[in-house]
Amino acid sequence: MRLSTKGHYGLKAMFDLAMHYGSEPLPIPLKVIAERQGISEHYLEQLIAVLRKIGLVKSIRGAQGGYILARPPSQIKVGDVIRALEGPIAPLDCVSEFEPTACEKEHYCISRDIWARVRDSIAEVLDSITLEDMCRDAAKVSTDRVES
Amino acid sequence: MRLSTKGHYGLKAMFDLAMHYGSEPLPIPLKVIAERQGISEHYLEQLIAVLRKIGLVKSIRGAQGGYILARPPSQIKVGDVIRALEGPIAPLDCVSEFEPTACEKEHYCISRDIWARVRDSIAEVLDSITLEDMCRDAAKVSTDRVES
DNA sequence: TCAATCCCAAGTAAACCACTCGGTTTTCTA
DNA sequence: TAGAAAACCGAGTGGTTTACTTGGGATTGA
Repeated sequence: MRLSTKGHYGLKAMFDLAMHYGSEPLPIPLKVIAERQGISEHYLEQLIAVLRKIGLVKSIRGAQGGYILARPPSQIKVGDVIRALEGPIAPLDCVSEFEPTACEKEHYCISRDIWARVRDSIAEVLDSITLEDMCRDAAKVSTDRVES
Repeated sequence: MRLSTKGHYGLKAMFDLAMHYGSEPLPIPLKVIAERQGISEHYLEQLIAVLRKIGLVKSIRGAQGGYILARPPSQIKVGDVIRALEGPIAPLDCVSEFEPTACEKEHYCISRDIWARVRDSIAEVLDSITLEDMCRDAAKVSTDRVES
C-alpha cells in the first residue's frame, strides 16, 4: 500500500507550479522545479512528460521556456495528478476504478467489497483536495510560523 | 497504491478460518485452506507463518493438525491481518503509522498532510471491519442468492 | 549563433514479488 | 510402533518494477 516516488514527485512538481501560477503565468524551467523540490532533473523529466501528454501541464520549448499548469490550480485535483502517474486507484486489479479485471468467478469474493471501500476512501481524499487548497495550506503554515 | 498478494491471500486464509470457527474449533490443515481459496500451498505457508508469529493464528502440529484462529473472529480486525503481512499502513515512509522516517526537514512538506489523510482513511476502513463482519456478509450474500 | 531549454530512447542496478523446491520435525492413528 | 499427515524451515528463481542515469537531438529567445 505504498505510493511510488512517481506520484510523490509528480505532486511536488505540480504544487511547485501552482505556487508560481500568477495572473500572467511565466513558464518555469524543469531545472528550477527539480532543484526547489530536491528531485533528480532527468527523472522528473520523465514524470512531467506524462503529465504533459495527459494535459495537466503545458510546455514551452527553447530558451526561457519551461512548464506551466494547463489549468488554474483550483481546477486540478490531487487525484488527477496521482492517477496520471500511478494509474487508476486500485488496491487490487479486480476493484480498479477503470476497467476492473474479472475476479475468479467461481464464488463471490467477500474481500472484494473491502478493497472497493478502501479504493473509494482513497479516491475521496485525493479528489477533495485541489492544488489551490495545497497552496492555501502552505501559505497558512508559513504565516503560522512567522507568528509563532 | 496496490496491495500485494500477501495481504490479499492472507486475508482470504483468515476469512476461511473464521468461517470454520465454531464453539469447539477444529484445526484446519493448510492444504484445505489453500485448495478452498485457490492459493499455492507452499506460498500460503510462508504467509501463515507470519500470522502465527504475530499471534493471529495458532498451529497444531502432526497428523490431524492444522491452524485455528488465536482469537474469535469478532476480535480480529482486517487491519490486523493486513498490517501483519504488509507492514504498517504508509503511503509514504514519512507518514508511516509506526515510526515514520524523517522527512526532508528543510521546508515543511505540504503533501505530507495529504498522505497522512490517505493513511488514516485506509486504516479507518480496515479497522472498522472484523472477520466476524466478513462472515456475516458472506452468509447474507449466499442467502440473497438462494432467495433470488 | 549559442546557450537554454524541452524532448526522446535506451540502459541498469537493486529491490521486490510470487512463487517453487527440498527437505526436517512433530504427532495422531492403525 | 510404523507410517502417514501435517506443520516447520531455508534457500533458490524468474520476472517485474523502481528509480534512476546516460547520451543524445530538436527548438527557440537573446
